[in-house]
Amino acid sequence: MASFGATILVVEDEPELAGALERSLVAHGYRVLSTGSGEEALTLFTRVHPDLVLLDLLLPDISGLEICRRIRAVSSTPMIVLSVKNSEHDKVEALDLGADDYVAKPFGIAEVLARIRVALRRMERQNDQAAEEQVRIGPLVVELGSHRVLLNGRDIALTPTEYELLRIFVTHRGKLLTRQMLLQMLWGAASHDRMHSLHVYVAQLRQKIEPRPTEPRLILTIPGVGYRFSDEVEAARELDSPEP
Amino acid sequence: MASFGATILVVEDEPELAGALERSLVAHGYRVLSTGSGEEALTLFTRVHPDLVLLDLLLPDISGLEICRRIRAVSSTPMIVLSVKNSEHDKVEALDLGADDYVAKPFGIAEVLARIRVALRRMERQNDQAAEEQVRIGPLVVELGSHRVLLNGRDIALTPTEYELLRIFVTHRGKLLTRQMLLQMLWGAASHDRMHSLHVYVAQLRQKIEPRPTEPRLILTIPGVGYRFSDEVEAARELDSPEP
DNA sequence: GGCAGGTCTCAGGATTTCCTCAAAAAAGAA
DNA sequence: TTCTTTTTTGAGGAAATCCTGAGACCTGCC
Repeated sequence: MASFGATILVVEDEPELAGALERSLVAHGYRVLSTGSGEEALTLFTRVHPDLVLLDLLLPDISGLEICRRIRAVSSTPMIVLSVKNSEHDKVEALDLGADDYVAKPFGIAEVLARIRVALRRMERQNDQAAEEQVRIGPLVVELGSHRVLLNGRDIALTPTEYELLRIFVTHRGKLLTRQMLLQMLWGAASHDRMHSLHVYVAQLRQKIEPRPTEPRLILTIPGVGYRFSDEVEAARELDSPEP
Repeated sequence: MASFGATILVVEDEPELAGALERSLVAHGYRVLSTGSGEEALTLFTRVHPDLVLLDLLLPDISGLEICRRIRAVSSTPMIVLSVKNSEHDKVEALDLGADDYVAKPFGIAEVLARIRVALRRMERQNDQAAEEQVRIGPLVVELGSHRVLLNGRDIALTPTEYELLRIFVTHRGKLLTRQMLLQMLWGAASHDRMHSLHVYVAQLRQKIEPRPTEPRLILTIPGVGYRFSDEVEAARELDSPEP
């Protein structure tokens, strides 16, 4: 999360430019993921949660604007658009769709780096308020950085999707998460087909982290709407004594 | 704080440009403070705490960069720099000093407006996180964000329709709601068939949130018309003592 | 009082939603 | 490839919710 060592997703189909960007970014201490495909960009985004996205508007498959919208629908990750489309209309459209910045090609790499610093600096300031590398809910500890989950000090093995679901829950604890939102955050598209999968994952997660899975204290069902992860330690207290 | 009606401080010494900016901003619903002097800009800033600053770098007295630094030292208010100095070095310098954006002159006013929207949108989102939506009527608390309803601190379990009905009531508390309106809001079409259902839901809600359901204090029947949800704390006071 | 219109209570069956268990399909690892 | 892990799908059942009916009640009017 820190500005230094931040992960940046580069979405650029021009190999030469992509390579140049990648080299500069790496040289400045960032970790870089790069792709020229819009579909892959969305997949990568939901998988790795980069700290910032550099986005070309002209891609072979999906429009960059569409990517913009899809990402902004589920996340507030900063996005900087790079484009040869330099009409004012294009800029306004991208910015209104959720882009944080718009840099016209050709650009100087130093300027792009500076704008990246601005975006990350702002993020960092914002995160300082709610910075959490580790979340505790009663005897349950989720270490966001290392992908580890502890229950009563013991490691809990979770599959990638289970972990991702738990991460979403604990980072939004106390708030209502509709099934639609969860589908969107887990798989990008809110396809109704996966609704059942979601139910199964919730059940599996309950099996692993709830003391009495049939009587959930942490992942609460809100009938007809979705789920809410309890944010009250009180509700989790009884986790210590599994069975009366 | 709201995006609409936000206060913007314009620091620009070229009278013609300043005037044009001011007119556009006012036309788009912003409140505008304008000055061509750096010193006055700082004074105005500390006095009125604008929501955003538009800043020219070339001013007669202080350098715009100096203003940037001085403002950033005490505040995280978004700043957008406008400048004819378009070398990459100038941009990087201003951005690293705390500016949120850098627009080269000459610029299109639509682009500047879009970038203002981006900055204000971001601010607003940040503020949203802090402000939890929550309605209190005496001992009854409805947390819109988490879909929770508390009575005297205890959770009340409501079915989806009951909750939706309560939500409608509390967001229109004090106002008369005709049965037609309620039918419309609950089920879209104001079909008369469901009138009885509505009555039943009102009754169920009373059972759950009224201390003496037969003597309603919160959901008041307006005979022949509909219902009104009390907005007087007084009316809800007695909730503390369920039975005399 | 008796009646009419509207409102309220209670309860049960129909329906929808959600959960469980388990197996098939897909994706990764060796 | 083969084996293992993970994901997705399926069927059945449990639970919660929704809706409706029958009648009580209440209020104002004749």
